[in-house]
Amino acid sequence: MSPADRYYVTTAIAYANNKPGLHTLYEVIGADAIARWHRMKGDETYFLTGTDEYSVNIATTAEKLGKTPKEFVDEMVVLFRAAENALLISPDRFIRTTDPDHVAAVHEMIRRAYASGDLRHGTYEGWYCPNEGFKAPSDLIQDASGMHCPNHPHATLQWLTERNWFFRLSAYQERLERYYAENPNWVQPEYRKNEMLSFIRSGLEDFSVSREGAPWGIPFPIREDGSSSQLPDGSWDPAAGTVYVWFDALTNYVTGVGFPADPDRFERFWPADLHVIGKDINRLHTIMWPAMLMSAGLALPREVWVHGHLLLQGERMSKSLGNFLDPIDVVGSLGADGARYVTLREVAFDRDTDVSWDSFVRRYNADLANDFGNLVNRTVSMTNRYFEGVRQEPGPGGVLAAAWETAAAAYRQKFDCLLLHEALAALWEFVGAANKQVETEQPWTLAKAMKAGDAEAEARLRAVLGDLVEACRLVALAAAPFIPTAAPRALTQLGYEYPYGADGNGGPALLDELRWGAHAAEAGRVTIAEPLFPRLESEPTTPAAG
RNA sequence: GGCUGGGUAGCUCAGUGGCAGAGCAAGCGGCUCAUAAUCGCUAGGUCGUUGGUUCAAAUCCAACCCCAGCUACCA
Repeated sequence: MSPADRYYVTTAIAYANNKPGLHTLYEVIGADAIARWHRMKGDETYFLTGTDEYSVNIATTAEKLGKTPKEFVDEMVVLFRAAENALLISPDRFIRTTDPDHVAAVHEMIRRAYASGDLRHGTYEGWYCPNEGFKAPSDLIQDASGMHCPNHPHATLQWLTERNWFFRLSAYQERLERYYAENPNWVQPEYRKNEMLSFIRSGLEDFSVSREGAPWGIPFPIREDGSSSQLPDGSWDPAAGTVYVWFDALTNYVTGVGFPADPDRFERFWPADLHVIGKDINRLHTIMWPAMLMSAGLALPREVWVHGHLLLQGERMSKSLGNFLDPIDVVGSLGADGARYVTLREVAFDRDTDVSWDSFVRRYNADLANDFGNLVNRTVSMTNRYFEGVRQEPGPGGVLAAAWETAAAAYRQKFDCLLLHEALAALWEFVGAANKQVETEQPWTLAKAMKAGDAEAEARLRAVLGDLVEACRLVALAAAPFIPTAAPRALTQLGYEYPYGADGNGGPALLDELRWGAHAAEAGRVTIAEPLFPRLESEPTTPAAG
């Protein structure tokens, strides 16, 4: 693992058909923590997230509401951005597939695929469910009255035939297998890679990359004879159709870093270091997308991380089922820091996890209010009470200094392999050690002895409180990517400057700051102790499902 | 149906041949710096089922039950 001087991380762009649920923003919160971690470490970091706005369904929904598709998605994007702001998401760009520069990028990708001989014209046909689009026969139910969609049994299925452009995915089977063999860690977790590998080995078919009769999309830039479909007035011939939404959506990752208009920036940031995606779109990202990039002569992303889903009572959270948590409600109850921490601590980043309002509140109270928040509170209070607020110096070689070495190494290791929940667990083990240290040393007993003139007790008390302040400083800084506003508040209470910007940029290299005793020599005063994370008494407002 | 992973304490999970573990939740006790917090102790499990291998099985093997994922064009 070489120390990268730049880091490019993306999330999947969210389908802008409805307001976002916590399950949609889950990966964005995770990617945001990852981006902040890299910014604080000093990497030149670029974090891209955004919305996917073209599709037949969106056009249909907009029409039902009496709006143009663009009016409709503009409204949705306001909701997405509001939710991201509430969660303190810090993208360097919020990309929309309706952004003007994205059209140029998609067109360039199409032209390159064509130039590589990977586009051919053909016919696509199959059963079409008016609610879900084309369905594979294996996903349908056949009975005496014909074929039915299992999710919409009363809808009449149509057998549709379309003239489409096809991408020669079949030509990439060997190249993909080789890439997987030469880059064994490029899809993580491992079992997600294996699923894709077995899919590749089972044989790849070409997929269509254009649509007729779907006007809400990026115009297909070439005609059947290979000539440009641009008309003299600059517009595009509707008869050429539109680009299949997934070809368009995937391309956002290169648009976001300047493809093709800004070659310097693109050169700097491509290939992406990490795509964070959900398991439902794994194949698109680890089979189709790399083939598209190979065809365009572009490098492949270094890693794709496939996270699981949030479940509510065993069922996948989804907007269509109505069983989802509204991120605005969660932030309202737990605060932005609390919502971020609890989501990333409670949900395993590598698999599905059942969550509940109860589990969120329990985690908030246990980890944030009781363990860490209270540790800072008692440390600051004791420093005020026993030393009039004068911050004491941490010593080398103490119990906590040693515990920190172990915890920090485990935290970094888990973070680097993106097991974010385990990284936090490792850090909180150290919080537990610090609380235990308070009981072991009993500062209040030492304080009485100090008052009675016991110089040895005074030295001991100074050392204990110095170590505790240092423990709080280190945890706050290490956890800052997860709790970006609580971290500076904690540092302020401890009497330290917080040297990073609101998005984690600026400031010294984090790993230097995370050395035990990095600021030992600096004099300072703690401030008044104020609870960082007020305890939630009972279940507050249970956000109504739906 | 095929392939893959899983079923361990009330909950979430760790544990790949040697006395069943952690965190949270529960009960009891200690302490008083602190946000009724914290620290200690206790309780709680036929390790999915049945059979097999072995001195010894949560762990290895077989069968079965249950759950999840993958098995190509909604995004």
